[in-house]
Amino acid sequence: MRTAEAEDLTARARIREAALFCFARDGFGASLRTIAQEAKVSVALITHHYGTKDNLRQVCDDHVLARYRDMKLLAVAQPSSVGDSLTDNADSSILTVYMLRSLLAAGPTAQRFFDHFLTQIETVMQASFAAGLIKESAMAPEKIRLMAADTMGGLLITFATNPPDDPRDFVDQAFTAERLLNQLELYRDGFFTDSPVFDQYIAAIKEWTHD
Amino acid sequence: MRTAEAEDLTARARIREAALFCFARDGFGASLRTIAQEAKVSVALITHHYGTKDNLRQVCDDHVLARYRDMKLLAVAQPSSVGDSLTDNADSSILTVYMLRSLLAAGPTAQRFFDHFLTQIETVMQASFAAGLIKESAMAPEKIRLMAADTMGGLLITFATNPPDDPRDFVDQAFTAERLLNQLELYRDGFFTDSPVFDQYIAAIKEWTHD
DNA sequence: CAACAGACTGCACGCATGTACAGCCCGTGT
DNA sequence: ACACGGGCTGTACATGCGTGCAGTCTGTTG
Repeated sequence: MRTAEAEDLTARARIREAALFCFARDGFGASLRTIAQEAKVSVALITHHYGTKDNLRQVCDDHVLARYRDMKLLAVAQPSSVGDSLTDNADSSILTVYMLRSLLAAGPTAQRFFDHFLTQIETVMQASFAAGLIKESAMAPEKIRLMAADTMGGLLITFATNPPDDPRDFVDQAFTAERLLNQLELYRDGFFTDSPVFDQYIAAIKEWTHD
Repeated sequence: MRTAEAEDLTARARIREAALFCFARDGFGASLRTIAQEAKVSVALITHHYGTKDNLRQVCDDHVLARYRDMKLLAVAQPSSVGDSLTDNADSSILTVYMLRSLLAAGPTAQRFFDHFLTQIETVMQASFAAGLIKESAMAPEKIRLMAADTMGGLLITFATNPPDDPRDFVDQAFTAERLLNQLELYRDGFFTDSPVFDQYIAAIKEWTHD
């Protein structure tokens, strides 16, 4: 077993890695034949190891989720390491793109990935709130959920609008300093004034509720 | 020609409407056979009228974009009509879901739809800024783009995370008053404080740029 | 009345896909 | 020495897809 692959990974892991890559690059419509070619194995070996394609995808899902647990997305607690955690290697880019692909697939799996991201965000925000970074008014559960959806969704739009040819390039292209700064400023300052027109607007919505 | 369909639309329009519905419900993987069944015509008639499936989709794209031009998404100028413009009929729900599906498809078409949405948002924000609703610091082009991506993306996440069985139900389920209020409050107040830790965070990002 | 145009259909072809199956190769244990 | 089990492959099959084609029906035109 260990003599066969002098170079790198076992074929089983190589298939998983190839599937991860192809799913991230082409979406989950990627064919088993494409994956097999990427992993340099036959199609039959994939089914031999993983049975069905759905099962292979689920294995990839679990693998990505497990890797995500170790990777810290936002290093709010240690500001100086923010750059490292985002662009350290191409692997994290594939993980991110795979997650975005899962959201684009739009189903129960999308919900699963978003819930995972949400709980991750929640703990980060708890820590940030304790550090005095977050306003108390923003800590309501619905607000946190909304803000997480907006942030993740903004990233999703960025991806869907301009998907990279190679999923390993995405984070370098998406997480520019300019983008981060604008995002932070926007979320610190807000963009609505508290003019009477705004209050009128809110009143109209509340009135609309009572119909 | 006009005697044949006593009931409703011409078959050509019925096909387009069925395609719109099926694409919105099932995504663009929806088969011509499904669309044909929905329109109560044969598959061959679809190709007879529209040639290829890609062409049918492009016709649907153009149709949706044209209808969007007439529909006002956000009635900031007239606060009292906000409820009407969002939930008036099931048609607008299909249009919205179709647009979200186009974004989920992740390609040039996604870019096209988002650009359309962006220009629409821009004019609304110009008007809102003139009315004193928007802070000047938020009117920078990159900020507007970012805010549009976040808002649209939040909606996209809401859809992808919990897609409705019938696309006509989406706006009723997604645009609740509670959600709108939270969104507005979040965008008015922001959620980051301006503590020194925050400034330190921003400084770290700027430093990261100069590597 | 005849001819024509166009809406409309049934059928079949080629293609790509996921999956099942029979069998090969080879390191390992008895 | 020999059987065995698992990694690994080639082939074949059923299915669903988009598309092309021959042909029918019907209202309109000369």
